[in-house]
Amino acid sequence: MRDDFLSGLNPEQLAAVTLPHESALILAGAGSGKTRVLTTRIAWLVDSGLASPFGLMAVTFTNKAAREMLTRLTAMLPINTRGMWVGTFHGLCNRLLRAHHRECGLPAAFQILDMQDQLALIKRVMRALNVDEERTPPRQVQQFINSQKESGIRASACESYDPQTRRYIDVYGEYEQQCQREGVVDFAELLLRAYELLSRNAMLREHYQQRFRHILVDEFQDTNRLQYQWLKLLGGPDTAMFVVGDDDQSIYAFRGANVGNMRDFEREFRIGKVIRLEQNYRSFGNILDAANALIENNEGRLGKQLWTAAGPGEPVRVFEALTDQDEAHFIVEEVRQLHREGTALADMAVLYRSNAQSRLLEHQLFAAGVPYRVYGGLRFFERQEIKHALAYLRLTANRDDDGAWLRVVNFPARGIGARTLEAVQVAAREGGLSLWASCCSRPPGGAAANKLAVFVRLIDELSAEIAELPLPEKIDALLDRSGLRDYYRAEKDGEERLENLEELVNAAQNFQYEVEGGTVEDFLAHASLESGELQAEVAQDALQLMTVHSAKGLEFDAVWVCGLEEGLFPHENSLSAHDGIGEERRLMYVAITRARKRLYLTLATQRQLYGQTRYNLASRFLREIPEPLTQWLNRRPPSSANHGGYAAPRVQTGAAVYAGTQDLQGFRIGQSVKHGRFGQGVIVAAEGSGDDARVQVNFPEAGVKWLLLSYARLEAC
DNA sequence: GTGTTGTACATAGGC
DNA sequence: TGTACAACAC
Repeated sequence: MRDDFLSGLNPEQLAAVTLPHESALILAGAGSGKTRVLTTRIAWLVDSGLASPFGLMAVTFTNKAAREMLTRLTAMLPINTRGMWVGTFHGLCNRLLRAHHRECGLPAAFQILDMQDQLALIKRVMRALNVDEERTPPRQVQQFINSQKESGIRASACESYDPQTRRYIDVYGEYEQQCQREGVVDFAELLLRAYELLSRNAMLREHYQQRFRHILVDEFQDTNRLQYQWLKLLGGPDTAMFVVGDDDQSIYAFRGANVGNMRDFEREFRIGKVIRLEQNYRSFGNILDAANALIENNEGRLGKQLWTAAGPGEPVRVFEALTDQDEAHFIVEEVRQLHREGTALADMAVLYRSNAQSRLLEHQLFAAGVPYRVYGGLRFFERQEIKHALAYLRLTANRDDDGAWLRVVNFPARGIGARTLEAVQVAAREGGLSLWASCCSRPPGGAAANKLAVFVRLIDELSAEIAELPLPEKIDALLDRSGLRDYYRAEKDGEERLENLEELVNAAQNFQYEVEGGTVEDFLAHASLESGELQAEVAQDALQLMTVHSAKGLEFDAVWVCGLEEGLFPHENSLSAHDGIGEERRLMYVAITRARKRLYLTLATQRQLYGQTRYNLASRFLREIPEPLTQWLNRRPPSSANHGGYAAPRVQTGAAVYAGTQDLQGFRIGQSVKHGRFGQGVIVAAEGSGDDARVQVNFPEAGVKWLLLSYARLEAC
């Protein structure tokens, strides 16, 4: 039995899986069988009686990873994995808070705000405080609040040395109180509350410390400070921490991830020997060598070198296109060719740094009739119709949820306008009440009072009617009673939304199958935490389009990494960030290591971005890949004139310069020129053609000037 | 209350 | 260039 799942492991994997009861750090490279090691470790612990299924906890970052772990465990062990503490940080904290809601001062039916909900609440608070949204953008306040919480700092403990920070803190404080009044928590709050609960309650802490003799953590490089502190609280003197991560794949510093946690862990848990999983089972040698060479350029790595028993395979193909159009065209043609040769579309992926790049690709794929699927974008539970339906459900569970109240009080329209809402909000603020409580105890006068009363009655009756129904029927009834179904039925483009609402009933049905005794609160928490792709995988074979970020953890036979230009990848915004280039390089490392057999790197020297043409230099990352590993498909950009009637490019001042090939009477962008009066300068932009051709020149002494080529006598120099 | 126009904005995105 | 959201008129 045991040999079953231990066979086939390499020596390092085997050593990791069968480690004795002690804390360990596993440095697991891309494609090194990390998930397998993690799940096999759990199976081995349980199978050999070293741990009970309920005496261990496993933490992942995504629900998908948690699900996969549970699925594999179910296949390996003859046990019911239900009830095991396997999940995401947020999911497990939610579980902890539900179980001890009284100890941490939350109502039993507390609701979870997603990012949208949180932003909406922040805006409401800011309006109540009369904070100017121009000078203090709500998004920045949101970031401020979340990063404070991730550092474990409450509003009362914040320090400010300037008026702007003072304003942030004021909003933070009021926001905290408002959340408390409404009985809602945001994502960061789930973690912070769980942390505070354990740090303040010694009995509870010791209970869990004794219970979890093994804690296993996946993707440790992505943990933030608070998550690491929380793990340390849960781990008692007898807990073995089994931590798996890859510092080279840390790509979420921008949202608080702290790679430093790996080094801290190594030190604080006195890890004697780090186990390195360096054998790669995914890619051919050239691809791995390219990745290794690239990442060598980063500083402060823990150090690791991927290798494979497979041969070198094909060279890394590099294609330099003239324009982004040509780049997309090239990719589409190569995809079709590979497809003809027998590679399934689903085994190919085009990766890009930013979402804006997908549009052009989609356009050309559509024109060529190649099926494709774009990842990212609106998730199921983030759709407005779903949010509306869930808001009704939230109100039946918790009347004080102002966000839900505001969302549906006048949707579908009930003649309750902005004036009335303003009055209710003012009254609620004065009385320190929720909107619901306020309009029940001190309703505004006038005709609106009636309409509000109708809404109150609707929610009360709805709650009573569905109280005894099973969850899916609750939602089904609510869709009718609220008028949502009728509304979208009448709407001319409402069909898809109507289908989504039916899908919500299905989702509730499935939820009931999966979670025995799942309550409305459980389902709502599930909806907040699992905003993900709920729709069944589309059966059609389709090319995969996604950002490099969302490709993490995936693999494909053939991968195109496109837009390899300075400013785009590495992204210009990363230049100013601390270790920004380092993180971009890790991102590139992740991109490269997605490919099994064939890797393409493409770039365009001229690209439309936000309606303007930009001229970019080739990405530095291309230079960091050794020549012998690559094959340049077109060393020189094609000088062909097959762009008949092209629009003359317009360039923004300050855009990266590139020697374009367009006819400017012998001049080109980026060229140094001399002018009779203005002296020496550099051409930074061009416009028009023929006699109307103008160039923009940056003269260090005279500034930036537009000059008509036919008049200004420019000299090349 | 709904449809229309106008303006600001545009890295990455898990829970 | 395209979208999202707010302010505006009907």
